[in-house]
Amino acid sequence: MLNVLDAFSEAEPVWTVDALGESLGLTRSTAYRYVKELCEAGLLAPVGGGGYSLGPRIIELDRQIRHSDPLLTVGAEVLAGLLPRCGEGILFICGLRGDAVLSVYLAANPNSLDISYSRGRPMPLFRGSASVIILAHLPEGRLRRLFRDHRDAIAAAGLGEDWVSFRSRLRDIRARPYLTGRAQLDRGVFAISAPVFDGDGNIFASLTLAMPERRADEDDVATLAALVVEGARAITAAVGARVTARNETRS
Amino acid sequence: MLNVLDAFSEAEPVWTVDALGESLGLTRSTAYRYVKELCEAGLLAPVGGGGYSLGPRIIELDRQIRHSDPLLTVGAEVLAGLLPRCGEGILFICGLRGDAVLSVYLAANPNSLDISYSRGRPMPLFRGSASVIILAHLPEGRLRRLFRDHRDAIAAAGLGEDWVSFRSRLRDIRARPYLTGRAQLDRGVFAISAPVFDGDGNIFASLTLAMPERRADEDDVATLAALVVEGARAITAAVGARVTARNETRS
DNA sequence: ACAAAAAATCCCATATTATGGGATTGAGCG
DNA sequence: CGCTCAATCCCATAATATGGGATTTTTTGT
Repeated sequence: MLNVLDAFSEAEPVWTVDALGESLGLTRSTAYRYVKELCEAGLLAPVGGGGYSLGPRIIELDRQIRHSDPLLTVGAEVLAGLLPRCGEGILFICGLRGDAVLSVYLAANPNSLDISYSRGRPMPLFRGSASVIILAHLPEGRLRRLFRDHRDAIAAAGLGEDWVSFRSRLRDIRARPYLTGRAQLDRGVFAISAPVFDGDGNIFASLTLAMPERRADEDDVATLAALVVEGARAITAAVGARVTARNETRS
Repeated sequence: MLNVLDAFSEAEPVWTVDALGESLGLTRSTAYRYVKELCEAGLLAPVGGGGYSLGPRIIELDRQIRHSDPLLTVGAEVLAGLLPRCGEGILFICGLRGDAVLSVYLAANPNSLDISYSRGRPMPLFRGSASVIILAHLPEGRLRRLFRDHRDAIAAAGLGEDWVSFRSRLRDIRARPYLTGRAQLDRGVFAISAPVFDGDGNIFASLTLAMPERRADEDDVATLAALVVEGARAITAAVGARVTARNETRS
């Protein structure tokens, strides 16, 4: 039933019940029943003329996530302070949520690049510095599972053909304080990413500076990278402090 | 199964499966199954230590809504132009989604009020000028249903004890270009709302200026209201133009 | 205000599938 | 390496989702 939600894309944000049923191979009755249930949960909503679109509950739930996500509160402050020192480009934080990486907050200088980086953009797990820097810091057990389930995607991304080379590749990345990527996700874009950890030292996000490719040649990458690393450390520290404070309040 | 999502609140954003099962009266097996399914859909995600929170799919879906919602693209421009002329306070757009009204976009002067108005805040349908101005412009059939299903809430909000008085109350509101409300949702807040229509002349949103209550006495409300009405009309016009353009492209 | 079209709900016998209690496997931690 | 907590597996039974079509409600056009 939940895969009904998959039908709603940016290209096709509105569906009629009949079209949905046809597209998903459901009978009329079932399609109506699913849509009704999803509407009752607020995940879908009628928009007039028999059309349905994604519903208000999603917006509300996202708000809840935003309000209880330490990455946002902390990240907004850090990024605001960092952005002016970074020059042209955008700063964004990607979070690890389950086995998905997506951007959760960004700060942009006006006219920078395009809007595709906005909150909620899903990142492929194995491509782009923002994801890979997170990958490199995951615990071994988790990496094993990921390699087993996604070996094709990993090979295609050039991260290794077998478990041993995959692991050593990631170890090399982990040894460095930041990772760069050139046009891995968007052409013409150069990116620098650094890892963000939670209070227990587990990886759970990354901070990335994305900028026009030419800046990689014109400016000093090491200097910019130092800013990104500094920002990531600031977020790590602030999140750690926040979680510690909360735990102490509870006990 | 979907009511599992209801358990996740700002106060309790992380649950263990066992706690969820207990809270919702599910057996161990069922709780684990539900959580697993919701995780597969991305609506929940594990956060370590047996905890689960709302998942990445919600963030992604909200992005999809934002990117395909004409209210946002158009509203952002209009509000940016309007805000400087409004003085202290915040401007926000509330959308009608199914039978729910919630804020979908806002623009705030720094230090204004609090953050509770941010995107996704649900508004009670029968209280607050932002909701009521929408209510007043709904077609009669829809109002009938609402009155039947929510007569208590309507009476409690002072909108009428019976169908006739409810209808005439709304007709009076509809006859005016804007509606004001004092401390209806938040104490100390005075609000001015105007209706926003889609290309076919149906109500589907409202524009509201919320400000400290004292401004209602110190400043000229009519002047401020004119600004809000002007903004709402601008959004209506821009949305209409946009939808028209899309339809012509299709045909 | 009325008729025609579209949208959504209702109905119910049948088969599919969810349920739950407990045992088992698998991770993470010291 | 052993311990604890988390999560999956298993399967007989009961519960409930399914689908095809008629019916009702709502919307649209005149």
